[in-house]
Amino acid sequence: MSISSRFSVGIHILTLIELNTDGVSSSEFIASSVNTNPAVIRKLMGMLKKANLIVVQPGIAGAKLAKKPSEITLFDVYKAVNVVQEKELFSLHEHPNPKCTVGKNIQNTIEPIFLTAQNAMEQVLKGVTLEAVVKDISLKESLI
Amino acid sequence: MSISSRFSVGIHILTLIELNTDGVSSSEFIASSVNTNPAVIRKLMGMLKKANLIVVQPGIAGAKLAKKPSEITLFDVYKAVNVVQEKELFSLHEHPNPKCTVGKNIQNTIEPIFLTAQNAMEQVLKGVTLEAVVKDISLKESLI
DNA sequence: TCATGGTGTAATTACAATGATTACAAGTTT
DNA sequence: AAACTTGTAATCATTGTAATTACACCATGA
Repeated sequence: MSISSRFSVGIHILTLIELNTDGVSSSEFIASSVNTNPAVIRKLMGMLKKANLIVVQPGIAGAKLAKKPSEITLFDVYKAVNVVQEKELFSLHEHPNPKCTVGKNIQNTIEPIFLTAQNAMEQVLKGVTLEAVVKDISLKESLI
Repeated sequence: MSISSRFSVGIHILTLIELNTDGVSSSEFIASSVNTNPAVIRKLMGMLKKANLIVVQPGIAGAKLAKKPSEITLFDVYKAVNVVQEKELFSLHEHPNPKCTVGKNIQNTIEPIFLTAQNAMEQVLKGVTLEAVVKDISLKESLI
């Protein structure tokens, strides 16, 4: 299993919109950078729009960021593209036997541990802004 | 997406083996507690055995822990049942356009962030031992 | 020794999620 | 009106999961 690449593509889209200052960031343009189908990008743009991360209008080419890059964290993107359901990074097996001591209690014991682990991962994402990503890419490019 | 329930079932199996002191922990017995098919349990037991967490022998009913519960962490189980490939909790989209500044650099920029996030989650799992799980379940049971 | 019951493992099935693709309605611009 | 864009639904191939069946192989006890 792996967290869907929608997440990394979402980050890619936002980064590209921010750095593409002199062109128009249409779904086709973005798709050519991501190397996928424009419809895939439009679907993701719809999610990013719904999460109020970008502004897009039907018929009008190009998307813009809805906030400053310093105000968008990777956690926002992660939530926007819906790669992990709330509280469900880890699955619990269903219907363990309630007649058994372990079966009856295992879920209540494990769940808080799983939530703590998921939260630790998400905290890291909250600590990284789109601005940091954009700066890192600009830095890498300037060194070439 | 969600991390396979193999993980929670793996924890269930080990906990049950530890707490089932007066019976034999056969795959059928464990399956009835987990509420699944014995073959599913045997497959997981094979993984736990390979990771040196339990001792099972062909033809001989019952599994035993290969280590003390205090020496087994949830991270060991997580690795044993192979729910997440090394360094691959998050997928990177493949083949972004190398002719584009963003496409060329996005993977190198994002990867260390993803690894940091994955590591934070795994550190939590390393901090929880099977002993802690067993004790918590015993405590819950004693309160009833 | 042989019947019984266990583990180990492969094959099959059903199901869900993903990502690519096509198609088209609806909006905008010139 | 023509050309281009977004929004969205439908379809398809692929993949991973979990359940199930089947059977080879091993150990034990009558």
